[in-house]
Amino acid sequence: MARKTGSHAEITGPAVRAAALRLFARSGYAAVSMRQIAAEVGLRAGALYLYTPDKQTLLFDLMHDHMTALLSDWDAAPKPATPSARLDQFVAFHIDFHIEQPDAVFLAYMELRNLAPDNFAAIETLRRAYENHLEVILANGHASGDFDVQDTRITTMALIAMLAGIHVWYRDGGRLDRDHIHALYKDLVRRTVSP
Amino acid sequence: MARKTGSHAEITGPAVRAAALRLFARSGYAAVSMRQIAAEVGLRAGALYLYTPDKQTLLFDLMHDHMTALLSDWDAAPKPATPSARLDQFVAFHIDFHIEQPDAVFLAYMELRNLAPDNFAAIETLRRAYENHLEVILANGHASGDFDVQDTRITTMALIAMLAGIHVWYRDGGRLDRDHIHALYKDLVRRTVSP
DNA sequence: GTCTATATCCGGATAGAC
DNA sequence: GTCTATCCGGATATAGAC
Repeated sequence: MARKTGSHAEITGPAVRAAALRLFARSGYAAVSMRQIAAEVGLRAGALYLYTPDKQTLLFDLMHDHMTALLSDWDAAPKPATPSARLDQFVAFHIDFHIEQPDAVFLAYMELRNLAPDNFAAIETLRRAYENHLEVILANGHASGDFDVQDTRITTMALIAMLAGIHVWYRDGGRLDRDHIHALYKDLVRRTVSP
Repeated sequence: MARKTGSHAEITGPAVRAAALRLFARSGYAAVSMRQIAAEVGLRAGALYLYTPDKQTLLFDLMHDHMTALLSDWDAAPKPATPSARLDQFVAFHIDFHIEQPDAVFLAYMELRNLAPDNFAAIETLRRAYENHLEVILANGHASGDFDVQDTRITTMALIAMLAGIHVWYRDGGRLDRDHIHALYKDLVRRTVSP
């Protein structure tokens, strides 16, 4: 694997993406300029175009990589046998992702409308696949009698929204530690589907 | 009350605000230009400044009017005696506002970060007052033994987020009518606090 | 790989004619 | 009350020097 002497691409590329992620999450895609991103990394705007063809692609790549990481991490997770254990696991998994990657999670909610149509469709497909994992858990649990779910789709959307809302109040080093948050939300979620 | 002959201010002013609301909700404040808003109303950009001192104030006024309407409508609502009836009422009230004013509700979630600091503080105060109405219902219900709430603040945020999530999937003329949506969400909410 | 410089365009907001 | 014209700054993206 040849590497050019003096090249910083392997450092600068990720730094550009990290800066863009942080700034997009903080201020919104449309409100952030390429100049701001460059300044955050210690570059001039023009240099960014070595690492992304344009601003839109930068946004798309950030969202796409987040969603594929989310899905592949979920796929790689162990699969508990019972619906209740699966549901608990989903809650913990989702919360952990929020806590560990708050900016990426936030982008995935907030910046869908700033994606070009094709990019939007691609991200929507991934988002829908993620929601579907929860929907399957609920449907299976309902079928087995472990859960009581009136409307699987609505309950899925309601629970996803409830969990996503963590980003509104969560702060590192806040009142509740991670285990406490897990426990509270597992309880809330279990109650909404308990028979 | 003198009125200038030929004046259209009483029509144009609200039309400007309605157009801004729709466009801000659809594309985001930062992505919408004053020229777009003007075009939507059939004006040139300069004419907008007869109706707002600047773009930021236009956003703030839309959000402020929404929040004060939300709070005063809630204050004007009847006050059922039991905690359970109060909670049901809150759910129905919140859902109805989402269904009737989806754009304003959406702005209130999405555009907080595009408010200037002073404007942000003002809207946050109103938003917090609204959340507090739910928190009081939960706390009272818990104290009376009608509800079982582990963490009042977290449950408040979780339920607000769950209800707010309706905007993600709700479409006029969709699969579920309003009464059905009320019933499903009342059920989900009641379960999360049932003793 | 990054910079300077620049092309090109679009943004918010104002001035003054009608 | 609205338009035309414009100021001025800042946006994305590219070209070519180093």
